Amino acid sequence: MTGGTELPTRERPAPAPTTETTAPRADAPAPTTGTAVADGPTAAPSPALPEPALDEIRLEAVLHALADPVRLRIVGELAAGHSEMSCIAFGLPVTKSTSTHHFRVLREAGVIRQHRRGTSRMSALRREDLAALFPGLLDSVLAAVGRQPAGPPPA
Amino acid sequence: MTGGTELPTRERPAPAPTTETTAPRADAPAPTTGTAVADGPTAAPSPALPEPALDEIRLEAVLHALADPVRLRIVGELAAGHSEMSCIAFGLPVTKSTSTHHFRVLREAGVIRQHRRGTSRMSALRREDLAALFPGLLDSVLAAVGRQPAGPPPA
DNA sequence: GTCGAACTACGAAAGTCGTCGTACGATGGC
DNA sequence: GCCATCGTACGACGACTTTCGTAGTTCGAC
Repeated sequence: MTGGTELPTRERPAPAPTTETTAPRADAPAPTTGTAVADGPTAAPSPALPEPALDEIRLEAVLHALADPVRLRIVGELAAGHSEMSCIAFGLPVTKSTSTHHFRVLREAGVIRQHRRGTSRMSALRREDLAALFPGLLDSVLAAVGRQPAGPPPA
Repeated sequence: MTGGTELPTRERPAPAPTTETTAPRADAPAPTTGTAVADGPTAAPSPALPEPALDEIRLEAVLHALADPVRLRIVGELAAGHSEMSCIAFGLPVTKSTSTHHFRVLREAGVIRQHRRGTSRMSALRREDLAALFPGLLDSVLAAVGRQPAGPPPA
């Protein structure tokens, strides 16, 4: 079963590279240009957190980001009429550390954008961007989330 | 950041339980009823491989199954006008062992169905089932696969 | 009967992922 | 200035995923 064109091997949906305003994690992708960070002439960190540009968003990374119940919940609530929400507003059943991890996965995949507001981090869906890149994908996922029962299938 | 309703924890998109006709893998989910296995009165294994029933297919498992470049390639080729294909026909750039692993992930998530034909394993998309469960999802993914460049984003 | 081919179970190795606790920084209120 | 709150970096842990090689099963051709 060998031959054919090479596929990307093993680099399981690498999150899109983002532009960093702080020291990146060791495993964070290298920063790139074209980020949507809005900066003044000051050197102070921007309130917007680094996010991938439109052409850096990959289907595998988006699907991987959505293939988790916690992240599906976050995306569902962001879609339910809220233009933006702070992390604490979600009432997630995991610790703050884990929540921060999930928000970062969503942001680095290009599913959400975040900016600071005081001590809070406001998150919003990149609805138009995802609709432009993968028409109908987010709507299908949100429709499915709205009616799928929570939790694993019955024993 | 605690509170709110419990989400399924950690059970990372558990593949839907399937009905087995052979000894399951140690980590395979327990067999369930309602499988689409077509059997005669004989005890011989059925040519159809076990697959989850419609109500056992979970969004997270489907998204997880699709969040991999090898499996996206398989699904893309199955969608490209082929009603069914044998495993060897895909020319995947991984070994037979790994290919078998990927086909099993797709089948257990409910994305494809498989049956034996001689020494071959014929695979087909569960197009109507997925359209019924998650309208527009598969079409969006296939449309995106058709135009997304292969491989990781440029350095 | 043997043989070749397709396919898989099993186990191992390496890497990834989700979880958490701890310690810290940034912000706003006082 | 201190304090409370929000959020995060870091590291650790356990489980999961992807990869492959090996040995085996099943099927069809001869």
